[in-house]
Amino acid sequence: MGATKTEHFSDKQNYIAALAKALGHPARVAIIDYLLTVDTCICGDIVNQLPLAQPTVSQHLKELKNAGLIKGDIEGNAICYCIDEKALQKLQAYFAKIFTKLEIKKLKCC
Amino acid sequence: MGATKTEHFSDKQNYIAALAKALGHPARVAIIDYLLTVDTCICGDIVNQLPLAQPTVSQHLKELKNAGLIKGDIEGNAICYCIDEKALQKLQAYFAKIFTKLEIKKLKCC
DNA sequence: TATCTTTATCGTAATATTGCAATATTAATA
DNA sequence: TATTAATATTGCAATATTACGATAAAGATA
Repeated sequence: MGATKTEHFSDKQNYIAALAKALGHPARVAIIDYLLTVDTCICGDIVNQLPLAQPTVSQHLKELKNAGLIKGDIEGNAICYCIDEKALQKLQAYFAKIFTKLEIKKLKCC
Repeated sequence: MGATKTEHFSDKQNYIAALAKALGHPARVAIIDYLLTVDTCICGDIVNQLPLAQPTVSQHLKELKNAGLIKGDIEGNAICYCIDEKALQKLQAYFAKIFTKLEIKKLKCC
């Protein structure tokens, strides 16, 4: 016990859950927010933008990267982190679809 | 250490993270999916729809409710669970906004 | 080459999550 | 009122997450 029973759910459900989980921490939301405010991807000062120690930030970046929400390329001695649109597109599509379903449902109940 | 440092992040960042976290488990995504497929809110067979024991499902429902993603009203001897549109609306708005920003950004870099 | 800067990894403590058996609660029904 | 049915709560074990100090790695620069 203790471990999530991923094998009992659909790939889509596991995928959406993995993306949502990656965003399920304020530091990681803050990182995404920050990446959206900087104009280019050549950044390298993410650590200074967050109220957390450098190893902790590095770990959060790793999780966002594993989930596919950001991309990171080595750029000399800094790292260029970028938002990966594809994953965010999937999330947006998921919520948009939910919304369409809710609109239809609204006519029937509640 | 160990506990999330919520106090260092903005209310909005904490709110989005809390919603995302609630969706960060395949069982909870499955519950939302199921609530969208049934026509009315008078359900009461959520447990049978999931490959998990009843107490576990009850716990997942509680988390979705705490996050504000679903509503639950006592309906005789069953419970009527419903999607709470407001929270999902916030999530959709969040991702839509991100997408707008990404479109603007695309013109500048990467 | 020595040093600085930046990011990653390791190790570990504190805390949170997941899952379920056992049990409690609550309302419908016989 | 006893029984049944549905959901919640408790308690606990297994696992995961969060955070950070110490340290490593790797390129830039003096």
